[in-house]
Amino acid sequence: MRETALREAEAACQRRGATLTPLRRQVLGLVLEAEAPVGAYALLDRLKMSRPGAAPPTVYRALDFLLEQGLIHKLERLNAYVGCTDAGHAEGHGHHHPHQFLICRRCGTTVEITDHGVAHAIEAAARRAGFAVASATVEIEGECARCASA
Amino acid sequence: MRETALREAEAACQRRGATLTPLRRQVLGLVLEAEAPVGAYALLDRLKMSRPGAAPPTVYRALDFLLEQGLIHKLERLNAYVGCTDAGHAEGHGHHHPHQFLICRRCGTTVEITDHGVAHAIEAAARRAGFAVASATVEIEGECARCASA
DNA sequence: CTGCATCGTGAGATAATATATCATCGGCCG
DNA sequence: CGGCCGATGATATATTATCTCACGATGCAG
Ligand SMILES: [Zn+2]
Ligand SMILES: [Zn+2]
Ligand SMILES: [Zn+2]
Ligand SMILES: [Zn+2]
Repeated sequence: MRETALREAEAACQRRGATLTPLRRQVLGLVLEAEAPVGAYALLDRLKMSRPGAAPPTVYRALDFLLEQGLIHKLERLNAYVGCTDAGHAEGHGHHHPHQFLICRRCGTTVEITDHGVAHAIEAAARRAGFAVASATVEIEGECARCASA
Repeated sequence: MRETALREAEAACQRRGATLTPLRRQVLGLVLEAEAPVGAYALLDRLKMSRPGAAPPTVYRALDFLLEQGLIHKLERLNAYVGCTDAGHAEGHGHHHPHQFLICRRCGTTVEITDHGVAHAIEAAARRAGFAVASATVEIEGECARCASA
């Protein structure tokens, strides 16, 4: 339920000393109710319905906050944002859980997964290069099960 | 050597029935001679020095071609382009070799690696979700060896 | 030769995404 | 009160990318 997710997000922010203001909460709600990754300007358009004065910085500031809190993720290949499937995992500050995206070429469906095999392989590869991983963007493009069987 | 790389690129294109025209070759040269990932408009500025009429589509069309040919890659997090470290790998198959990027937060250095452990882990994770991988974007952000020891 | 398709490019406009800057407001604390 | 700080409002601008129409060259078919 979206309401539940919003309440959990609020609680998580409080635990970290951050504030999920009404504006931020509304933007998070808009991201969550979209059934696909959603662009900043699409969010802005919807936001304007209830906040006529909203401008790009309005939505980008909210998105920045939500990203920092690990409540949403950005899909770099799409320049779009999605709600984190398990925001509960992202407890600490700067402690974003490892995640990967599966993006279907045909239907556009985007799924977040948390595969530790991938995370470990990345960690190992980086270590071999003397590189300390802070975060990793993994966006896998291909064909989803439904589209493949069609 | 850059000249060598350009000649190899030309040969590779010919083998695939593609044409590395003077314009495309020049853009590839500009990407290769940059010591860091370079944005499309930075390329455009340099291109204008020898081609005053160059416009955004000029450079984007060249970049699209070079991406298709696997001669360059795009860094999605930076909206920037780099020459492929081993364009030779993309030879026989007509598809792009798996690759990952290590991006240092401190100094901005970007290194392309080809780690099969990561590629296999991604393949396995996708398979578990019934997803057929076509390509994967992997951009790892953190601290490089030099910066860590400083 | 002529017509026609294809490819690469030129040129101008526009779209889509993101940031910079300054002002304002309200809570909080000393 | 008076100063600080986080959040928002408001305007302008920067950055990245695509659309559209046109033109010349090339190769091939009729
Ligand atoms: Zn997540
Ligand atoms: Zn699909
Ligand atoms: Zn490469
Ligand atoms: Zn570094």
